[in-house]
Amino acid sequence: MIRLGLCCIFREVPVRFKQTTAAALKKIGRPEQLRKVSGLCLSNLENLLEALQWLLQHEIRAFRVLSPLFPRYTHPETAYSLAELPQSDEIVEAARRIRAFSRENDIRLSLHPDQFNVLSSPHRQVVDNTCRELEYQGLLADLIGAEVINIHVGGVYGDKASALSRFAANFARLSERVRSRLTVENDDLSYSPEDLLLLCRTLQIPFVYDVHHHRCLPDSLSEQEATEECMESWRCRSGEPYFHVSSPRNGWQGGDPRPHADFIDPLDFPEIWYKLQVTVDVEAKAKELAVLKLYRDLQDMIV
DNA sequence: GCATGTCAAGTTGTG
DNA sequence: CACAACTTGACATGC
Repeated sequence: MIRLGLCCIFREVPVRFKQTTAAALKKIGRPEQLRKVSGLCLSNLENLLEALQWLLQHEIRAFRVLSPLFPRYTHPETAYSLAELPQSDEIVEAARRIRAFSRENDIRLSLHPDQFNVLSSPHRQVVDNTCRELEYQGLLADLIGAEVINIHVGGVYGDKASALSRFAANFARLSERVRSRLTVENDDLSYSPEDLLLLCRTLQIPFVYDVHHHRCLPDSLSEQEATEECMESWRCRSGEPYFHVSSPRNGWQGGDPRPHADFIDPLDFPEIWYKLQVTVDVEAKAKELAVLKLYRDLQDMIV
């Protein structure tokens, strides 16, 4: 049966993740900085466990963890290591509980680093920052037991083939714990599914198929073909394939289709996915309400 | 309290 | 040239 996934946050369930800014941290001394982020890290992990408990009760078995779970971890002026934090033991223990809980209850965890992670960039500084951020995500993935770190290829810079070559070359710089989790997703502006197939085969990494992006940026592949390519690409990993779905905020005739709607129109959910054993992340503004509604809307079709 | 401006970071396309 | 879009509001400040 289809496994639907929630992305990052809740709309109504009172689980909240906390943040801070580099500007705020720089105003206080180092010991106070470390105390502050320590508390935020621990609070975020405790909230993550509560999130997973709520998901289990509602039979939602996939969750995308938001990137800044450890706030400002890789900022050049505020960076820290877990060992420096006053509550590092409790933090590691809280992460262990999350890892155990998600494994025992078969809840898949994934990470989706932000848009400024660009392995295809011709700018050395951008790639360096990307590697640094991805290594942080690898550490986080190890700690909480996340299977997947999913990113986009990034920019084209006027020459897609060269950009893809740079992506592949920079991929080799990453640690095993990042490479073994990395996946690439088609985007809505530059890289369609067919642009990614050779890259995925060469690097032996899975393709995450976002059908909404494919509808915004179509190519020669049908949705059926892109679905099959996604399924095939995941054979190099043990986990089930990942798909993304969303609906356009203003409809398909209402101008720019890219902004996401509060809920998923069930007609936007591909029929060909109904009987697949895969994970579909629900990218919708109404968050858990949208996942629950989509399950209800599809229940007669996906059993 | 509550309103509002700001928050590290990349790339692309639109108005 | 400013801004929105992209997985996303939440924090920090000033009244």
